[in-house]
Amino acid sequence: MATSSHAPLRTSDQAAWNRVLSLHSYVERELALALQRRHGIGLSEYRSLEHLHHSKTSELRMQDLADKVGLGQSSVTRLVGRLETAGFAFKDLCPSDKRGVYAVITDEGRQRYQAARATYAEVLSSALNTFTADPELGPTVQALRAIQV
Amino acid sequence: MATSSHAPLRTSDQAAWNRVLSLHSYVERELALALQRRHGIGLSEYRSLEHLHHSKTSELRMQDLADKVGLGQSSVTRLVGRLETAGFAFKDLCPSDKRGVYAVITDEGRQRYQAARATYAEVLSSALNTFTADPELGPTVQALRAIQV
DNA sequence: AGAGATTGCTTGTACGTGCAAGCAGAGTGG
DNA sequence: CCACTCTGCTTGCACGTACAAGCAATCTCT
Repeated sequence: MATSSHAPLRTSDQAAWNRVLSLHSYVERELALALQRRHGIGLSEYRSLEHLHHSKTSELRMQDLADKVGLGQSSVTRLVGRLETAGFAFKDLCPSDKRGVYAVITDEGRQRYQAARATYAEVLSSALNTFTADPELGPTVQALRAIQV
Repeated sequence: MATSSHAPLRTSDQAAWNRVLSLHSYVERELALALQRRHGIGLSEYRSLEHLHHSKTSELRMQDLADKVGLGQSSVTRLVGRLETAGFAFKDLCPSDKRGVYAVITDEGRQRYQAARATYAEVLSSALNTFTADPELGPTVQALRAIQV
């Protein structure tokens, strides 16, 4: 619950965003905890592996990966470094542009991703279901789920 | 954009959550940047001041504040510490339970909050409007805004 | 062909956060 | 009334991230 007494005078955008924040902090924490405890990887690691796994060529340029996981360049440098020491990915130089670096997923990385995948889906759904009884967040989750693109 | 080629086989919950993640990372970054550059405060500081300002008694227990801003206890200890050195709040012992600590907003804290308030609302709305043309995120923003509680 | 600007990534550094341990005050049962 | 447990907050420590500077490769323009 974010609103207090004293008439906060929020625009509807602020009310909407507060709902997003409440959902986000809870769900992300649940996902991170479950992934770490059941598979030994962090949320960013999981999402990187996901994108790499689904990439046609099993590889992604560092900046592309950064965009996909929503991090900055330097964070991804270190993230892929962690994946590398864990054996889940390695770096490969781009032959046509020697500045460019590809992050490439390994078989071990795929295996770990596939092992974690069910956990992610399951924890996500159950975390979202947590709010179904909430008068404010329940309808929000419902609305998010209903969107078809 | 989170989906790649290769048929990721996502549940609708995952698709919904990916939309939330995209929105969240962009909007929060915009808010944090604007608040820091135009008012010299971080997002957590702003939200703390918001809750303290709207509290009837101008004060909040540490744990209550933690719940409201979505942080852990220790983070709030340090957050209020920062507010204290900035002159925006101070700590006060609870007379009835000497373990308890209140964070109390100062006049200077109120002023800074009120100065930042317009920025927050404005940047939030414009950040959300950024997505109106997006085929996936546009409808999501619309849905979030439409919820009435 | 060469100077200057630009791109793609990495490194130095600082900061905010979480977890777990620590600690004082408050509550509880014999 | 004294141990025991519990509660509320703080401290020690480690980690992930961001920003800015650095650096090498590429591109551009004359």
